[in-house]
Formats: sequence, structure tokens, C-alpha cells
Amino acid sequence: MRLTEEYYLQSAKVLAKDLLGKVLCVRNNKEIMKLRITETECYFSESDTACHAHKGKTERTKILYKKGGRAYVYLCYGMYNLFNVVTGEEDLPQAVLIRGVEGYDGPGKLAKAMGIDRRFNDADLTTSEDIWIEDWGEKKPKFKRDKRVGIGYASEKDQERLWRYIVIE
DNA sequence: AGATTGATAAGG
DNA sequence: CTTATCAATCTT
Repeated sequence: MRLTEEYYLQSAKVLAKDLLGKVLCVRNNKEIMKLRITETECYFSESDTACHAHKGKTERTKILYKKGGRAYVYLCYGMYNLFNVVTGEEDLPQAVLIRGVEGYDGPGKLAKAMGIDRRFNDADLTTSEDIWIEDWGEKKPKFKRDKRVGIGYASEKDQERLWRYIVIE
């Protein structure tokens, strides 16, 4: 069953954990790929110096300020698309970065494998025919927490936050 | 450890 | 316009 707008309106801190084990679905050339989410990270509000929105609203980050349920796809290092789920209420920027799915470990690799690129930016996950997330009602997987990755520019305090969630095999 | 790669944001 | 920077990955 596809996740609803109501689900996406929850906090990124909640959803980063809850999205583990959910199924990311992408349609490409009439083929639909469905893969379980195995690793996520939470990015929360302008006060989180690791979050793209921490300097305020810009052309790139304005998507983060929208209501939960949108896709935020960002081209990193000129080569890799990173896929995020925008969550929470409007005007409170927050998102969950999907860092890994079953079989593809790493945010750049999963986006490449599933054909996710910036064309999916701002897609509505509750209505799009090309990208959405499903819940199969399975038992929640066990997971562990860890520090976030690749945010050396953030404040020391924010680097220490355990906002990365990884499914235990 | 180093190369790669181009959009983005900030500054002149 | 110019420049520094980057939620990464692959190869050495």
C-alpha cells in the first residue's frame, strides 16, 4: 500500500527510523523497480548545520520547505544524485536521505541503479506514477544508529548526532 | 590518498 | 561574470 500524505507529515526524526523496511518504487521504461530501504539519515530544520536548509531558503532548498511527501533530488559532486524524502509540515524544512536499499549500498549507487535523477526533484510521492514508497505491512526490521556521513562542514555538535539508521542484516 | 565532476550559492 | 564548495564513489 502506498504511503499517504498523513504519513509524510510526521517528523523526519520519526520517519528516518520508520522508513526502514519500506519499499521504494520507481518506474522506468514501463518497468517498475521495488526495493526495500535499508539505510537512512535524518536532516532536520534550519538549526541543523548539516541540513541544506540551514542557511535559509534558496532556489535549491525551497523544496525542503514544502509539505511532506515530496522528493528532493540533489546532484552531489557533479556526478551522483541523492534521493531524499521531504517530511513534516510546511515551512519547517526537514528531510530523510535514503542512503541505501536492498542490493545497493550507498546513496549515489541506489539512485543510479533505480534511474533516479533530478527529473524526480519535486515529484509528489503520494500521487506520482513514477516514484512512490509502499508499506507491505511487514514487521519492522531491527536497526542500529550511527553518526551521519559526509558532513564535515557541519558544527561539531551536529556531526555527533546519531541520525543515521541502518537495518541489521 | 587522489581524481573525478558540474550544479549551486555567494561575492565582485 | 568568477570562485569555492560539496548529504560520493572509484581507483591507486
